[in-house]
Amino acid sequence: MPSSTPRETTRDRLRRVASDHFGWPGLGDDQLAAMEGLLEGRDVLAVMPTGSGKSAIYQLPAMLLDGPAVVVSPLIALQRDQIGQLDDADAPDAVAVNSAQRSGEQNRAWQAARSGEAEYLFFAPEQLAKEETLTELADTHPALFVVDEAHCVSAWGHDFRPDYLRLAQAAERLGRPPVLALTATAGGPVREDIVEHLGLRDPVCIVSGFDRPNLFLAARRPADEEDRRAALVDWVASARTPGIVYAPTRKDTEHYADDLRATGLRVEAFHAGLPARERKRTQDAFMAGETDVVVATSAFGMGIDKPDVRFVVHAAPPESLDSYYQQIGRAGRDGEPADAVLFHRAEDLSLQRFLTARSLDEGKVREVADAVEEHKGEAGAGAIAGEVDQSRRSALQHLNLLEQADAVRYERGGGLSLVAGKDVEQAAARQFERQRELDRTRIEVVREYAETRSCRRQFLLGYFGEDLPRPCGFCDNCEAGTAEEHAPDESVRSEFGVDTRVRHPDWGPGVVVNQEADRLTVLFDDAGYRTLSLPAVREGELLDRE
DNA sequence: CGTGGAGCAAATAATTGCTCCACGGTGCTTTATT
Repeated sequence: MPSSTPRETTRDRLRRVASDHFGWPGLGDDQLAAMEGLLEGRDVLAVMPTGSGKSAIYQLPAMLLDGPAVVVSPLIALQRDQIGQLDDADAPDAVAVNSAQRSGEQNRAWQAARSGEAEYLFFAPEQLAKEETLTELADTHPALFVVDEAHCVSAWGHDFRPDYLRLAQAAERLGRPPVLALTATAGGPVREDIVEHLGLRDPVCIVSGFDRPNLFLAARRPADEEDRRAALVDWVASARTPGIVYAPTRKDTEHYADDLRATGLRVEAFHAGLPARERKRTQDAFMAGETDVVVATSAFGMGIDKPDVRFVVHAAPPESLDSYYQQIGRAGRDGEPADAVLFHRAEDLSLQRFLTARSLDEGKVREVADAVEEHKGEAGAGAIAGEVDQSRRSALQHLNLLEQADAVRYERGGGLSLVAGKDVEQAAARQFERQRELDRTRIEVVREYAETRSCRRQFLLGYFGEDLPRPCGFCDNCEAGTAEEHAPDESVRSEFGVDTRVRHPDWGPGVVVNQEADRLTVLFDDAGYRTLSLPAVREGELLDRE
């Protein structure tokens, strides 16, 4: 070893800062690789499990670089948590700017940002849609642009929180520092969404393994609603706690909470319709071990990093395996065995179909396109949204759609303009249809997972592009012996293994995400997820390997 | 698309059964009133 090297290497320096300022004994290779990428000015996409030190990836480089890190975080509560952690360390100051603050507090935050005293600046994406915020922020010359929980770009950007699709433009306005995207869960299309919509340029991609071998995966199919209620309550009543039950609707959370309370457990319901104070109390009590079971809608979970959660039970499936994996990932973080049980009935999927079935109003698309045209590259998204006779959300959705369809372009100067010679309604409709197809087929994959008789872990990991060569031995199907029976034989594995690129005559190019003895599931670039019968594929020579 | 809760009728006092229809998830921000 050249111990006489006069200069400290980048890795040494990062390790020293980690230990001196944060008290971390060491850094993992994934963390170091990501940090080095940023320090070299590269964009980075890091998909790593919660608890593996994702935040460190920006916290350390921000100290070494000249200028603050702008951190985009989806929830104000999450921003508070992060700032609290930084306050506890011997790290530079962290501040947030959001609507929950009094004006005095907000002024102080800006003051700290301007003076360079604060090194970490937290914002929700909606804040970064405001012209004043961007102008002010640009003056601080940010050294990093960080998007935490970056799967939100894909999960929420297309409809619920359209500002998530406009972050690339915000980064441009801030001088386009290196962009870091962080998430624990991102399958193929989610990763593509992140790269595309954050405008990542040839990013360093760090994807650590998805497998959580201590989670026992299982599914149950009750005969009817009554049976479901009884079976779920029985299951939870005899399980080790603490645990989380996910229910599809707010009302369901209250019902299950009542039923479970009757068994003597300490149970709370949680959903977005409850007063903020009550939600906070429920969450704090769960974290403190004073509550055995939280019955919640999908509102519960982000920022819940409790090591000893012993089960996550779904009363009904969510809309995608992405969400499912995200939610069950909250169990067993201490590495001890934990259960992930999915109760499902065929009827459940209609609710998810309803919730994802949006329709496109071409008149509104036209209106947004006209507004863009009228300003000839002078107006930004905010101005356009303020001008049309639509809600802000609706206007941004249509604008995003037009941009994705290459019918509207963002100019360097900050304005939007129409691309000549495009049929805007048609372009938007095509883009919209493609997204809806993906949503629809995603739901079908949830059904496949629920109903599969092969190894659930192979199914789940394949969905995220990871090949598990053998049945896992730690799911209900492996225990029942059906996984072995349904496992694909060696010839299928070698011909159409997980992650193999293929082409279908109707659906075009795609990639294999699951294989069983008699069927394949393929994610097609344009047609979403499709399951094909293997004999049919063989007979009709339907798939060509690419 | 499916479910559950409301509303009502029938049967007869406190329930049961039927039809109908509303409802169904996720958060930020901003602004006008208490």
